[in-house]
Amino acid sequence: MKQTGDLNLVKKINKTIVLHHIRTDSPISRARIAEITGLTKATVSSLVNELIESSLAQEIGVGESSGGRKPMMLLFNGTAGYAIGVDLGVHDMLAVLTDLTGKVIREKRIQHHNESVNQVTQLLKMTIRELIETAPESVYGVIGIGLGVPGIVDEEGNLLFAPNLGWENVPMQSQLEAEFGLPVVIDNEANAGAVGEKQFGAGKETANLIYVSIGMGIGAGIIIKNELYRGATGFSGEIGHISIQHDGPKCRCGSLGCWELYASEHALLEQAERELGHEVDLASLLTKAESGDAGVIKLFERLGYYLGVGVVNIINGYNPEFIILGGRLAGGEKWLMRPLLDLLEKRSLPHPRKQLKVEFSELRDRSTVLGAASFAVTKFFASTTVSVERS
Amino acid sequence: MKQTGDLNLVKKINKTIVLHHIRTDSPISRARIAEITGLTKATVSSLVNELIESSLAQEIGVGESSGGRKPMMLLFNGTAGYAIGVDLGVHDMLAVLTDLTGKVIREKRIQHHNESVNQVTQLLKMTIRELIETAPESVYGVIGIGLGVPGIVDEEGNLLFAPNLGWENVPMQSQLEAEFGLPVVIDNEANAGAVGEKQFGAGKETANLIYVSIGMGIGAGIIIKNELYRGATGFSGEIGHISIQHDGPKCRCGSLGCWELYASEHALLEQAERELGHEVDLASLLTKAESGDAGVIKLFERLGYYLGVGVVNIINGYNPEFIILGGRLAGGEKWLMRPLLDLLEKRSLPHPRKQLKVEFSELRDRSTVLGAASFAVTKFFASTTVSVERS
DNA sequence: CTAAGTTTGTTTAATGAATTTACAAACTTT
DNA sequence: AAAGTTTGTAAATTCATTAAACAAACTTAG
Repeated sequence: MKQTGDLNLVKKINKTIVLHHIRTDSPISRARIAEITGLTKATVSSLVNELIESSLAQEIGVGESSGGRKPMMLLFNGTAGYAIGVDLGVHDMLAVLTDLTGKVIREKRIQHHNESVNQVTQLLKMTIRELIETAPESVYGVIGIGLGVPGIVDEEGNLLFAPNLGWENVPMQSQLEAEFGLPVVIDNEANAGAVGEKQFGAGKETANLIYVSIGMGIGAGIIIKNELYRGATGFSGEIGHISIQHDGPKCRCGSLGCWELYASEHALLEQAERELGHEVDLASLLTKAESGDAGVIKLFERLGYYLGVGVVNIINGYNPEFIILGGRLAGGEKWLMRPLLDLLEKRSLPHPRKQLKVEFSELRDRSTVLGAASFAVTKFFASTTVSVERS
Repeated sequence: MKQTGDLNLVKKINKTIVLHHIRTDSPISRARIAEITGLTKATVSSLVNELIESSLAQEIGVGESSGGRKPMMLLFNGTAGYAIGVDLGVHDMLAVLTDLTGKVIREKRIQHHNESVNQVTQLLKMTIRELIETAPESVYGVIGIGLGVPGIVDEEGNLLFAPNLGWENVPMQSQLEAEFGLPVVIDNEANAGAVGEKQFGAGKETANLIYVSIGMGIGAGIIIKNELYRGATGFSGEIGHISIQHDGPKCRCGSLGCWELYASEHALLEQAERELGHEVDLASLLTKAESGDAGVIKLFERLGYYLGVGVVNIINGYNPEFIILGGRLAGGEKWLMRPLLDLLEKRSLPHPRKQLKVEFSELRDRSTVLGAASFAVTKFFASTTVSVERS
């Protein structure tokens, strides 16, 4: 059912717009908001005063005048509440407490051995509880929890399938909501990463971007017109399983020649082990490359080539303005970048490529956790802007 | 800038909703609309009366009662205006005059030899003018022109690049608007086809679908949540240039092993010519296959396999509910379908595949032209719903 | 055939958010 | 000090929706 229009809706729309400007363009005056938005000064004044009353905005003092009464500058009150973000990894979890602007107040990183769903969930709950307890006093308190997971999540926040964790059908959202009595948002780690980069990282200025998370597998979060794009059923971007060789080796997904068989951390390690004859991990490979080991550098360069092959497919399939490469493999940027760019130069269509940027993540391993916290904040505003207006 | 809210907006929203129900659920009474939408009877009554006044709705007579006053049934007035749709092909164009419901009133199919942009454009204008002149008398007359083209179009309706026509940078929209003084919408033929299938074809009941147009090249139109998805810069879905073999043969786009090198009409003909030793066209191949020519049937089956490879990529990358295969090659459905479905069964991820349908187009070569006409109608409603409400 | 109940659609008054207009306060510039 | 600018608030007006009441038109039970 489509949402019908009424006065409530109008107020909600305008209040959201005013709050948006206070959040992003602050410090800003009432008059300036009226000018930018096209709303009258009276309307802006009234909405701003309600926002101040609900502690989301505050007056910070007078600003500079350009030949008239000095404006009263407004600031978003980032400490009216706090959010929890968690990046649940295969062998570790990173959790943060942020304020409403996304500023990290506290951070906890914990290893786990993924013995069972239950054990990891217990650890997760403990970690979240600890962060909640250390949150500073504030008007709204902790307003919600966001969680990025390495797997497929449905619209009800059930973790349907997480191959690298070996989990299936875990009702994460309802479990956590029951435990803490707070709103919980769960999404794929690549989606969270995309939002993290969009809000706080390299993608701040870009409306359309794709965040490619290169870890054990490859995932992607797609942002179109400033919004996360989800496929039909809420999960999209199983981009690691786009085949780059139709008669290639068999993938556990059933298909042949999937991109992540060639360009993931797992692919790199496997290749390295075959060539070196013993088990290795990513950290040691990075060290070796750093010290000039030609064989290992070659491995990275080859990975760069394969990354490029998939990136060209992304460009042709989605036509983004900006591709951000993240995940743990981003540490190999130094050796991956050149072969990747060479390949793009050669192979991508001229029209889509015109204004394309490709970069490695700025936030490194924090994209996902910050995006997760941002989910919680977004959900909070989506709900309060309605309820506040009812008062 | 975000759109602010005011009473105008509210009315526009509600009027659009009411009109939507009259268009899709008719015959329907005012009371029933109020019930479905949640608007009050008074509001619905007022909006319906305005729609009647502007000739977009009409009262058709009383309906059946269930124990009270009989309802006055409402109908959408499809003949309040007419739209032109054109599917501009590489060697022909198909043009239709439809009413506002999309019903075809008149159809013209014309061959052309694509001698020059100018000549084809002249032919296009002649064809459109003829259809306009034969349009029945109506309140709004011909309300706009929609055009599907085999190439990349920007937001201003410039045809940037149409490789199979050999055209570049043609300001189609402004040319046609200047010529006819009517609103013109231009889009890629695959996008138009997707909208056509969504409105009038196999996709009527589906909110998320991908229409794959298999012609000389391969294109795709993507509909997510009932809306056409466009990439960052307005054109997306150059899906034919997703590589299915990273070290495959060189494509004119610069990349290697593009899908359309394996699964397009062009690929089929090339293959056939190599095996048969002389030039052939699609029609003759279809005839041969129909008469049981094992060699030709084998060619189609192989094409089916390659179609499947790309379709699996689409599934993993976009996660649609429904894939509709259209374009001229759809005529080979009989031999393409089985190998394609076999491959899907084997290779696609279990989760996305769960509720997936794959079908060949119902509308055959009319998907694009109907979608194009529908663009014009949609644009008309988007504009009138505003202007009508100002009166 | 009548009375009671139901359903439809209109009328009237109330609500409330934005706009328009006016204005006071607080500045800068000449 | 006077004139002009800019900011923010106040009062009156506008207008689409809602709520409540109601008239008209119909079905059904007895």
